[in-house]
Amino acid sequence: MARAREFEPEEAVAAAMRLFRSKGYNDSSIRDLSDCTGVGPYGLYGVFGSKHGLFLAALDHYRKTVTAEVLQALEAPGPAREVIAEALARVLELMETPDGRVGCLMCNTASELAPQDPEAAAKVKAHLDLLTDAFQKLLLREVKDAKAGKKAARKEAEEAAQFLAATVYGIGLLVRAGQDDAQIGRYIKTALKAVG
Amino acid sequence: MARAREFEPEEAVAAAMRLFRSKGYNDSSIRDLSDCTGVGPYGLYGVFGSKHGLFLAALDHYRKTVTAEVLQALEAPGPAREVIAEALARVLELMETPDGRVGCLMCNTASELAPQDPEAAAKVKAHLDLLTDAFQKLLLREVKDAKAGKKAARKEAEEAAQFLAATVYGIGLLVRAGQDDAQIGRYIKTALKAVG
DNA sequence: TATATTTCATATCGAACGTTATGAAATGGA
DNA sequence: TCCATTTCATAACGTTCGATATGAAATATA
Repeated sequence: MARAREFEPEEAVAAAMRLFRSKGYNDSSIRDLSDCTGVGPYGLYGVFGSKHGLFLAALDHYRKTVTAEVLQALEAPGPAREVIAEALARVLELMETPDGRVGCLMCNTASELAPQDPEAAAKVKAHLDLLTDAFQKLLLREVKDAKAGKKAARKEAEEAAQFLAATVYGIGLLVRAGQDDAQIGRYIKTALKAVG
Repeated sequence: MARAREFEPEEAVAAAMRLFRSKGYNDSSIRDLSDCTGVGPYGLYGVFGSKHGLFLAALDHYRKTVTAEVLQALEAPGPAREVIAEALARVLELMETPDGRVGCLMCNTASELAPQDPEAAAKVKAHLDLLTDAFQKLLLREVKDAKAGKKAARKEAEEAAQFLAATVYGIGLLVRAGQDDAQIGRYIKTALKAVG
């Protein structure tokens, strides 16, 4: 019927995500985004509606790629504490790649936009819950068959899970602040002591 | 000799700090800053040179006011763990004020500007070191007279101090992400377990 | 092959940006 | 009481912003 689109929306989102992750929302202009995606304004606005729409899509893409790797690590078999330690190590590993050195997009977004952008804040909250649930599910594997004190154990697992999810954001923040990997490694080591 | 200045630079910085803390650097315009300080562009540029200069002054002001309160709490007498617990509670308390609900300016700055603004990054780093040193000094009070294993204890105190400084930033991030105080309180409680 | 429709690259829009210029108001020394 | 000087409120500067309009290029159908 008519001319076909010459770009893949998924690829454009991936490129936009890299820019947003590096420079944040406010400092990434449509022209920058157009350059880094190779897609003109017409294409971006046609598919995503607005700069904000593209940003929300980038948040989703982050969850579906970067975060997915962490969630996968949290589903590994073995003792919960070991799995957690390896998952946090994986988080740091992901931050050691060239793309990762700019920190965590969700953490950055929480800081830059959460108070003023309800949609972005909701996605950050959902992301944090996703991490928390994964940690909690893992921790509960080891108290599942306990009869007595089950309720207390569940509550303790929930608290630990929330702490660990926050720790993931903490890693992102330290990376963005430019702390060296060895120091962040010690941060992780110390944080792990809190969950026994 | 000539007309006198009609505003107090310190007060202007304080007002600017509140705006930067709430909206970040990029989203705070000179006109916004002019409005909230009550000082026209001429006054702001005359004293601070640029928007960036005003921002750096705001970072200093944050350290001299908000952070100073935390550092003071860390100099209280008593068992290190108790002093730390009270200091972190003080951090949360500071975040429960109307001005505080927008998080920690240093944490926000680390996230928004650190990778692209060396001067801001340096101030964030110095601030983090300030917190770390205060925690470490406090922890070392209790190993000062130990002869054997002193070196190991010192290293452990350093690691714990770095973790605790990062925890302060973590609190700021959670506040900005809109987590409720009870949950942040549990985060602090769990973090404290890591330092024994 | 011709046409209707959609995408493309790019020009353009009004608004807001950081910064500077301008003329009136104010003030200490002659 | 002038005058030189500095600050004031505000207008204006050039640039860039997010978003839209425009005409040429491309393609499925007729």
